[in-house]
Amino acid sequence: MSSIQEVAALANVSTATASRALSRPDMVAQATRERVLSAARHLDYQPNVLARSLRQRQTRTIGLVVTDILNPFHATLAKGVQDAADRHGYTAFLFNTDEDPGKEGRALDTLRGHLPQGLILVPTARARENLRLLPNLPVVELDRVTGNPAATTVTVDNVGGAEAATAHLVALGHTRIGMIVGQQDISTAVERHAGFRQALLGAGVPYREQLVLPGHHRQEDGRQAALRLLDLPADERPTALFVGNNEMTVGAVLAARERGLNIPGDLSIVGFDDSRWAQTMLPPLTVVAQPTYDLGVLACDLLIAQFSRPARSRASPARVQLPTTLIVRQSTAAPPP
Amino acid sequence: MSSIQEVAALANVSTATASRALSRPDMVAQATRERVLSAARHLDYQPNVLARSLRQRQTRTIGLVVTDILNPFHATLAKGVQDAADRHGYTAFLFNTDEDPGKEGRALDTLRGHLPQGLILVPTARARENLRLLPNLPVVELDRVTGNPAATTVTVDNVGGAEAATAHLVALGHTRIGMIVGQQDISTAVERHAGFRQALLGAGVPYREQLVLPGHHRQEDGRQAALRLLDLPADERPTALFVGNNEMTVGAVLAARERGLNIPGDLSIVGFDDSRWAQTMLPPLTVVAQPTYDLGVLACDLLIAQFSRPARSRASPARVQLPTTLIVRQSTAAPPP
DNA sequence: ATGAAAGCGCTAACAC
DNA sequence: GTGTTAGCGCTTTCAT
Repeated sequence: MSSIQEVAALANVSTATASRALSRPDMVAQATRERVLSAARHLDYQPNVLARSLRQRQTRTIGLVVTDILNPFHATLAKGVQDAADRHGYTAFLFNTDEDPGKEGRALDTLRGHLPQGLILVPTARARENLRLLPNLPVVELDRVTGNPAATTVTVDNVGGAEAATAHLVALGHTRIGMIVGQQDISTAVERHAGFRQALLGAGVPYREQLVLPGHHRQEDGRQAALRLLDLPADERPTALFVGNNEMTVGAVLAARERGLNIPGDLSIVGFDDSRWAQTMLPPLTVVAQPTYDLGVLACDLLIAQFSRPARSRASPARVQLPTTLIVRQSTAAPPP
Repeated sequence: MSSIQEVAALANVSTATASRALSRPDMVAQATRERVLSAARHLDYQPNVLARSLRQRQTRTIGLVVTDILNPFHATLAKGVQDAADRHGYTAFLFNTDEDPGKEGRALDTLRGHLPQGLILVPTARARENLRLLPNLPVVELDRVTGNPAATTVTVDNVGGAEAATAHLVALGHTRIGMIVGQQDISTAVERHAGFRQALLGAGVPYREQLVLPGHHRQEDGRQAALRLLDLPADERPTALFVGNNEMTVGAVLAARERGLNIPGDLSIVGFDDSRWAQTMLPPLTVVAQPTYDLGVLACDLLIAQFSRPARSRASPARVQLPTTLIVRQSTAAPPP
């Protein structure tokens, strides 16, 4: 890799002039500029970003930490962030925590040494402690929220989405509705649960504690929880299920199949988050869809906008909430007679 | 962020000694070492990797370029690579090309400035040109291959996998077997096609050109190609389909549903690459499974091993090929009478 | 065992 | 408009 020194030498100018010709073209005479540019092209020059970042004390780099890159929801978030970062001339470093706070801590520590200018984070339950590793780094919390009042957040309307899903089931005539809900130390799970409960109360349908089962967001958790609900005595068993995330919804469908139940004839199912699975499963699933890619883009745009703003306008961090959409497909119908 | 200068000052030593105490503990007296370590802990010191990399002229960083992070196959490869890199104390920079050679070129160019010590690449059709941007950088080609004789490659036995899938269909009694194949400028597609053809010839089943349709690896391509095959006159229409990748297989299943065909009663389908879709679709799909995560891990291990080897043992680059496994589920059966 | 000093490649004052 | 110089934070000779 040729350095700016070689470019300068070939163009017969000082390194300072070469540098200016490349990054501030208007500070240099046209003839000189052309000589430098041609020399650079000739040598296939590419600036060493390490040296540049070290000198400028800014890396044009951001950190991106998600909890499960194998989940298409997170992969889509990541793509949105990376595409947006790219458009702004930034590079995003992607880390994966597998929902493990320990791994999250280590990821943030590694990241720290790379001097990112900001961080986009889908937080684990202990993110707030972990974030103390990076004081006064601009942070955007994505999808979920830690409760830190200083953080910018980009989320969806989980309460509204859950309400819509529940109201849909109620409108179909269901009165024994179960929910499979994520860990209660994660904000999305709490909010979706709240929306569910609220919608039931609002509609005058009893909220039954024993029909709400927790899971850790994985397909197998969804399956286990659904099996427990489906194995209740016939007069207690829910006729409809609202499931708190995409993977657990797949598990719930598999559970229904295992028990030989027809969807939606014997059991209606609504999932949170649309996915290819939801569209291609049989029957196609009714879901609360999220603008996933846009969430990622927005998080990144907001973060980068924050850099360029006068330092002390941090008074009130942005709190963006995007709407969800109920997509009615074929996994929901009236309860069995 | 505190620098090594502050650590040195606090410990009452020179920066040189502080540096040694942190990275070469045995070069320093025990008492000094302890003072430095305690100072570092106190200040929450984290070395600036930019400065270190600049000085040492090695970044402990590798590039990772995949063609579609939204495809779980690629997400799994990426996770394998990142987990392995992490274990070796390396950081992997992930880029996404969307199967677009132009984007690939730009990704490699950006990467170049970050001085990665090596590169793991799922190449696009024009990768060989693009790679000229990075002369004498150790490269591992993953999943697919450019034909560059100097590159290390990590792939699966595509020919064998395709043969096994085809032989399975033949053994069930199919004689009109169609294939939906990827772009012919991508090595995996060529090899899977070759395996298909070879298996037919070996079994004495005629290979019919008109039953082999190309697609660009996306679900919708698979759907379109399948529709064309399924709309052939009844006596020409294939009774079984072998589909060249995971996404196109989903498309083929949807096409069959659209035409009201029963799988496997009216049409058998085998896909290449297992996936959650394949397992949860109805019926569960018979597939050629690949050791995807291991491919990623292996690529990374091989790349990093390459750094540590004496420079001129590059005589013969490694060529690793992992086996595939035919998983027979319920999308394949005897042809209709 | 430790310190002084040079230098990785780049950009930003500060001259002129 | 261009050159000279200093310095980002770190590691590594080379002395002592």
